[in-house]
Amino acid sequence: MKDRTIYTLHSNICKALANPIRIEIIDVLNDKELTFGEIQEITGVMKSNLSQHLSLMVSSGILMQHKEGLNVFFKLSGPKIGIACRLMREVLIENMKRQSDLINQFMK
Amino acid sequence: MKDRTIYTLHSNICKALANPIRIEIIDVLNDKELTFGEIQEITGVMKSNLSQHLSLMVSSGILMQHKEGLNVFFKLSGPKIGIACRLMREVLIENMKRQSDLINQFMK
DNA sequence: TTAATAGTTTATATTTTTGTGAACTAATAA
DNA sequence: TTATTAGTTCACAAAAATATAAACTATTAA
Repeated sequence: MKDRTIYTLHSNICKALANPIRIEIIDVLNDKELTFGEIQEITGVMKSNLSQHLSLMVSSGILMQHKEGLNVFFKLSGPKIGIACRLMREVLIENMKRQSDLINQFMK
Repeated sequence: MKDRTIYTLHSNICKALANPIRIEIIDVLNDKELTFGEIQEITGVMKSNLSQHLSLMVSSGILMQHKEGLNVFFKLSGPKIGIACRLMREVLIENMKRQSDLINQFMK
């Protein structure tokens, strides 16, 4: 029987991106490290909820965190996440373009 | 107020990858077009369930489909999905490596 | 026209994800 | 030592995702 463990592990990485708040977090952490409080201010998400999202992202390995005094800093664990994320955004843009082309066909 | 529509749309693309069966589908469609029946045989997923997964992937724009006689063919709607997907896999491998390095530290 | 094949749709049950508020913990400051 | 700040954890409700089975549709073949 075929082992599909890799697909589950792989999909767990994808799940870590599969939420609007988490996409925004990836976006804002793209080029810089930010504290919990800064991320909260930018996203406007309630702290308990934000903490859950961040902890999911850390445990799935796409973010790293470290504490300095009272502040917890978060950053992307590597550059590939940002790149993959930007590719997905391009896929989205391509899809929207296809859609609009299709609509224009009908309107013509 | 900030418009976060793009994050929702972007996360919808990511959601289309956020499932082990769908990752396997992306994987097998990487370099070729396949019929529903072929995908079913490879994945071993029940037809009604497979149809739901494929239809989600088509409506999110990551797959395209066309019918020929009794068969429905599926393919990736572009190369970027495959590339993004491979990047995610690399992220996974990096994460696993980090984990194992950490464990080795403790064992030493 | 009837049957067979290939796939879709629908209803439903189960599981997973998400958001909220309250209680909690850790580090610093008074 | 007590209060404050910064964040986490927990319990729970609501929403979304998933799997299954049965009924359905479309195309081709007999």
